[in-house]
Amino acid sequence: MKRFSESTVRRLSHYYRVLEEVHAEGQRMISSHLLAEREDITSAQVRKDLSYFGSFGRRGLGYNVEHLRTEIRAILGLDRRWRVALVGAGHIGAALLAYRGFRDQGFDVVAVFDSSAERVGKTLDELVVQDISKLPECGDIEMGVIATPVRAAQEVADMLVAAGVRGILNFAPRKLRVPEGVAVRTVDMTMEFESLSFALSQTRGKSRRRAGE
Amino acid sequence: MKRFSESTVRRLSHYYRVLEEVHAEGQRMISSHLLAEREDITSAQVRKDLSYFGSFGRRGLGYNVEHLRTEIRAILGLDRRWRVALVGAGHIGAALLAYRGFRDQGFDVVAVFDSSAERVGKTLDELVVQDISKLPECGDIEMGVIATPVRAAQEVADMLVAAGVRGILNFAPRKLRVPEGVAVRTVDMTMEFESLSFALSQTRGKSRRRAGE
DNA sequence: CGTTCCTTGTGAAAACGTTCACCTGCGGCT
DNA sequence: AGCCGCAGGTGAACGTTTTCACAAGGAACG
Ligand SMILES: NC(=O)c1ccc[n+]([C@@H]2O[C@H](COP(=O)([O-])OP(=O)(O)OC[C@H]3O[C@@H](n4cnc5c(N)ncnc54)[C@H](O)[C@@H]3O)[C@@H](O)[C@H]2O)c1
Ligand SMILES: NC(=O)c1ccc[n+]([C@@H]2O[C@H](COP(=O)([O-])OP(=O)(O)OC[C@H]3O[C@@H](n4cnc5c(N)ncnc54)[C@H](O)[C@@H]3O)[C@@H](O)[C@H]2O)c1
Repeated sequence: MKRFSESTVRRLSHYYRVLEEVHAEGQRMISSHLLAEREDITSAQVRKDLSYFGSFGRRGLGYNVEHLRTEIRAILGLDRRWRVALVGAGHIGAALLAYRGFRDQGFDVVAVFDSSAERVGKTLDELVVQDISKLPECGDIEMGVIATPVRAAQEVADMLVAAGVRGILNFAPRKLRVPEGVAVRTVDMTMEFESLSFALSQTRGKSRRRAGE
Repeated sequence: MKRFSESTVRRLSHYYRVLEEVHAEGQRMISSHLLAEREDITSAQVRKDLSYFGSFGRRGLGYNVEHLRTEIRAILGLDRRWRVALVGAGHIGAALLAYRGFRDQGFDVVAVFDSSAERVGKTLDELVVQDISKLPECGDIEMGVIATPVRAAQEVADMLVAAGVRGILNFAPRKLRVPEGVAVRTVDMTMEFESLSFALSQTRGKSRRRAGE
């Protein structure tokens, strides 16, 4: 089966977001140029990305907003709902639970687990926090979110995999070892800070260029 | 001035983290192979990455852990402290404030801003939440974190830039327009979910090679 | 001192991703 | 209808990143 680059998939998400906006504004058609403009992408890149998956546009006209939106939904797997388990009901976990954006895109957090006696049993955003030992029994879950301290992350990942999860969103700053067929995306905020720190260190002392937009 | 790829910088962060671990374990030397092993990188990649910045190893021996650690600290700009302003004292903002990891790496959140009357004046993690209108007056800040709703993100970015910030960590799912010389890193969790959703949709049924990243 | 076993640093090659350039198809206009 | 301008699709060119392969440096040891 063909593989698609991670960057292409990321950009599909961008396009999808732009399409949602444009759709809300009532636009019927959109050109690759306009689709590119809102984010920082060239029109050729847009066309190339979309061409990997099919021919969705019409020459001379551009893309039908509603149609392309539907197509990208299907490509990204957003034409269904996903059952997500959250492990670690701490600061990050609570913030994620409170966020409505995930549900809006089809990601339903249906179970929350923690190991701390203080948290287990409490209700958080309409979900009762369960003990982590109950994870294996929690039915049909497709994705897991790891929001535990780094030392527990690998163990939790193993449990999630054992429970049948094939996609993990990991907030612990650590590479997780998972079997083939399980996808992991790690969000590492410290690394983002370090990347900024590097960028700022590099430009230090450089002549201040005018703010050319 | 020479430019370095974003991926190289990311990996430097990885190496740095491994070095911290290995240092704590008391190891004196480490080979590129061992340095690579803990994350999912080849030893050639490690050597290539490091070679962009200098010759830090010794043939036949590997790298001195303490020395390489110091060098990478300097390269990433972690041999100093950074003053960070946080804008948006909501769910994500509160979670970030509570996190000690940033301070440990030299990132000090020294001011918190919000626009809501409910939040302004409250104390959060030893910092008094200030009204956003006070942002321009808040001394010497190098980085900003945007944890506001998406509709406020661009405006806040403009204010941060006006206040002299040259690095922005953005949690709002939106591309920010900033002048040249200002670095932005956007953490978009919905996009990560969508990336997982895509990966799972692709591998549906058939088991294929796609281990964790 | 020579041999052996490591491991780095780095050109060169390969793989990968992005941009270019152009052909084709479509609607509108005269 | 015929022409024009617009815009998608796509092979080829280009640039960047990763991998390969190996020469050279270094330590240990008899
Ligand atoms: N809070 C942040 O802003 C932030 C920033 C960057 C990275 N992170 C990372 O995110 C993760 C979570 O951070 P946080 O601030 O929410 O931490 P936290 O301490 O607030 O929450 C962690 C939760 O995980 C629970 N837990 C511990 N072991 C567990 C186990 N084995 N099974 C189930 N639950 C378990 C704890 O009881 C706690 O409720 C950490 O790995 C941290 O490094 C957090
Ligand atoms: N919470 C999550 O898990 C999560 C996940 C993904 C993305 N995000 C994004 O992160 C951002 C923050 O999310 P949140 O859940 O923390 O939201 P939140 O509503 O809890 O907090 C937002 C805060 O920003 C403040 N604010 C609004 N306008 C402001 C302005 N102009 N200046 C200063 N402060 C202002 C509000 O008063 C509020 O306190 C949003 O853009 C959201 O899309 C959050």
